[in-house]
Amino acid sequence: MAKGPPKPKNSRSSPSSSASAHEPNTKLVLKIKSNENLRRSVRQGGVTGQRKKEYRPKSAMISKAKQKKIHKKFDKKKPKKPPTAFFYFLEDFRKEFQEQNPDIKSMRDIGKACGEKWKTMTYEEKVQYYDIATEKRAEFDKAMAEYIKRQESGEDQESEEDSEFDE
DNA sequence: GGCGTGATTGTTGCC
DNA sequence: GGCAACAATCACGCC
Repeated sequence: MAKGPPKPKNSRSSPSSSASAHEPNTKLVLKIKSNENLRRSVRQGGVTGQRKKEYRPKSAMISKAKQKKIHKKFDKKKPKKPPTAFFYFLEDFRKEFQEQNPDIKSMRDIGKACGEKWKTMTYEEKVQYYDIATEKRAEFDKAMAEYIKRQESGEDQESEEDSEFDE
């Protein structure tokens, strides 16, 4: 049983929920919810100019680079989403993969290989990455809470305008 | 020179 | 429950 398929959704309460154990989830949820409002404004066309309710192929999606830029412009001080466990694994995997396959440098290929490898890994192997991701998420929650606080108190408004002028 | 693309999974919130 | 967005990475292509 211990080696059952990893449940992403459950990974929140996963292996070492060192973070969420400190505070009730509801609090965190509420905090992130507020953040989601900011994101939604972007989603609904605030930046992209179109709602993405329709399913579209990845190729048709707005480029991540563009999204990054847009996001940067909107709130430089906003904490970034922490990488997921898979992304931490991807870092390790990429190093190994490039050592073994120096010819393959494309992240497309690495990503594919990493995805396949990830699927073959046991839960125990993934635990360490889930652990890191959980910790980072706890940090992210804290940072986000502070960020929202500042937003509500209006401290960031000036700096945000500043950042826009900065661009 | 600089910017966009692609490929992957996990997480999370809204509808 | 489903969908959409976003997180990192970086060689390569295009303008």
